[in-house]
Amino acid sequence: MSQKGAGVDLDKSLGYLLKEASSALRVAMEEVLRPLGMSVTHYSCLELLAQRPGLSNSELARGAFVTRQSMNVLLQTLERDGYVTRPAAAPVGKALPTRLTPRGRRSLEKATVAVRSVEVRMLSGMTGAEQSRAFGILQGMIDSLRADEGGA
Amino acid sequence: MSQKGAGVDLDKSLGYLLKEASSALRVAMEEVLRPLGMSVTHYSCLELLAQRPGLSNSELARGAFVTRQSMNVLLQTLERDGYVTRPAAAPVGKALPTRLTPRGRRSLEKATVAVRSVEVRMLSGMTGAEQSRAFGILQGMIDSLRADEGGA
DNA sequence: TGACTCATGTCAGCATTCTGACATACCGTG
DNA sequence: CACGGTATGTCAGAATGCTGACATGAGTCA
Repeated sequence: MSQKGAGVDLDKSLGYLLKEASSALRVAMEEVLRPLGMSVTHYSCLELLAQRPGLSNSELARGAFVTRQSMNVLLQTLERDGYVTRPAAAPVGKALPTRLTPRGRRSLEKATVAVRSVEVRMLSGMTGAEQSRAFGILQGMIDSLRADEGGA
Repeated sequence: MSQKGAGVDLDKSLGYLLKEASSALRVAMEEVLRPLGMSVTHYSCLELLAQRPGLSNSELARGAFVTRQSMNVLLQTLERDGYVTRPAAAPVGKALPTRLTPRGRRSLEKATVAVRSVEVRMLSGMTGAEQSRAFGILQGMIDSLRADEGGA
């Protein structure tokens, strides 16, 4: 148990372990994205747009787990730098469907390779069956946490 | 991105799911800590000190997954408000061992109850065996992610 | 002993994200 | 049609965390 020099002998709870795993993933992603001049949220936004073109600012925010205000700031930068485009006026309602530009797509391609290598490293040493179990376990945690949260 | 899942509607990668789970946990914790006027980092710091009294600022920072600069700001606030104490001079080296005050301990007790309820909710629906598997899986991910990161 | 390396605490500046607030646009019900 | 409820985009201010930098103390090694 007590291996880390800095550390904590405390018997870790699953909550702490989840936070630690997420932190390790974030650090690893930042490390490979930094040379590309891209942050994790930056990459998440582009990846979401590649998979589901036309997402609105609010939808992107929910997908990247930030507020729509934060995503709006990011989108303004991405639009200014030519990675995404948004129509000047909303075709319906107030939502502005966002799309990747060719430049955004090219930028994303490099980032995807880098991020995929991190995920491969994270899953190294796990069998396919373990990955499936991990999927089910994490999804179950999410569902339980959000169970009475919205309705409370 | 779709991989060989066990039949799940897997548009999500395990990395994304990990981020989603961590986000859900953070949101749930913030929700129950807000009435106590406490942030997640705030609580983490107190909890670490309860389990390992005398941790230094840098050690607390690593345990809470923030920089030592950020933890320093928090510690100054906690010290000013009487939740923790630090000696004016370092007994050895530069590290200042931090300890909870009785007030800090009382504040932590309420928070611990609240946070534990969140963790219980997160683990509801999981068997003991599944929790053990989750523990092993998350620890494995952390180890793999940090494998060549620190050494490279 | 002196030089080097490493860890720590701390200050300053910057970046990112959040909370609060407002106006607008759709949709349901009456 | 009018009304409330919900969702969206956006602006402004504040909180939080991070990077860069510096000085100090301890350990290592020649």
